[in-house]
Amino acid sequence: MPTERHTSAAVEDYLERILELINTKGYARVVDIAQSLKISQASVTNMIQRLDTEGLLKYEKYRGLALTTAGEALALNITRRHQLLTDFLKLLGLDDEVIYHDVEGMEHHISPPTLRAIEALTQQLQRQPALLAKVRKQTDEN
Amino acid sequence: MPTERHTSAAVEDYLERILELINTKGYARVVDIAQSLKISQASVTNMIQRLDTEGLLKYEKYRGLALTTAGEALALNITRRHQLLTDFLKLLGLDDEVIYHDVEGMEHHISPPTLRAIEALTQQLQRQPALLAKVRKQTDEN
DNA sequence: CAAGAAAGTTAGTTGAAACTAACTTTCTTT
DNA sequence: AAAGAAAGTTAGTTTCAACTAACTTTCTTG
Repeated sequence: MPTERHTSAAVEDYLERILELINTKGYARVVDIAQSLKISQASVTNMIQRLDTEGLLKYEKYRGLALTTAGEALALNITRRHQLLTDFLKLLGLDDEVIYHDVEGMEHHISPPTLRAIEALTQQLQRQPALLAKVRKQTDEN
Repeated sequence: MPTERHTSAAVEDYLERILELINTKGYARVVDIAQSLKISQASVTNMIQRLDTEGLLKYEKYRGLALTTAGEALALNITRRHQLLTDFLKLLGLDDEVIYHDVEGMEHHISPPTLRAIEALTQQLQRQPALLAKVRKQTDEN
């Protein structure tokens, strides 16, 4: 069996951000990750070295990093989950700042079954604009 | 203005469990809280002393504790949020263990606006059994 | 190409919240 | 009421993931 993963919320945040940086800038340097996560460079260096030993990325000191296959697969899952939750909350008419904040916090605690259910729900809701209008109205009233 | 609260996830878990114990057994002793949260008695003693200094409960060494008005208000909010999330996931047809686990993790990260939206959505969904059936079916297929 | 700036690293510290071990207080049972 | 059990407390340790300060490497630019 493949090696057991015990990824913490912090590890997930790093992987998610690294993938995002790679997708947008083509690379992810320590300084970029630090700015993006709003933590110090030293903390990033530490975590990256740990992710390297855990086989989630390959790091060459002072030079750069690349996600391994395992790391990329994990990062893609995390990103997909983040996007799905964002889409769902967006559908409910919430503000972008609220969505960002809440997704950032809760994403690490959503299991695959729950994610599947929210995915299905989101799809169905997209075909029910009248229902969504009611939900949004009722939300704003309180 | 009332004193600012900076309640961590841990604090919220304690308050939630304490209120639950008080509601079910009539009191909450250190040993009960420890068993219920699956942590050591020593950890509970520490946290309770902290919650006392923070004014969320009144503690008499070796004797017992009671929530203050502030503590109870907070605990009630936390409990309500927990219940709402549980109801919502229940509606989607998820298993009780999954629900318990996910709610336990995500409850601390849901802001009031998001909670209101989920509340409204839950209410509307309860009137849409056909839609819910579709969601459940689609969830199980994947 | 040398010097200063930017980026990266190391070492040691901090804070939250758990832990164990040893001790004290309270409760229970005879 | 005394002894043993149960409950509670204290002190000190551990882990995670941040931090700062000091240092090294790499990049940039005059």
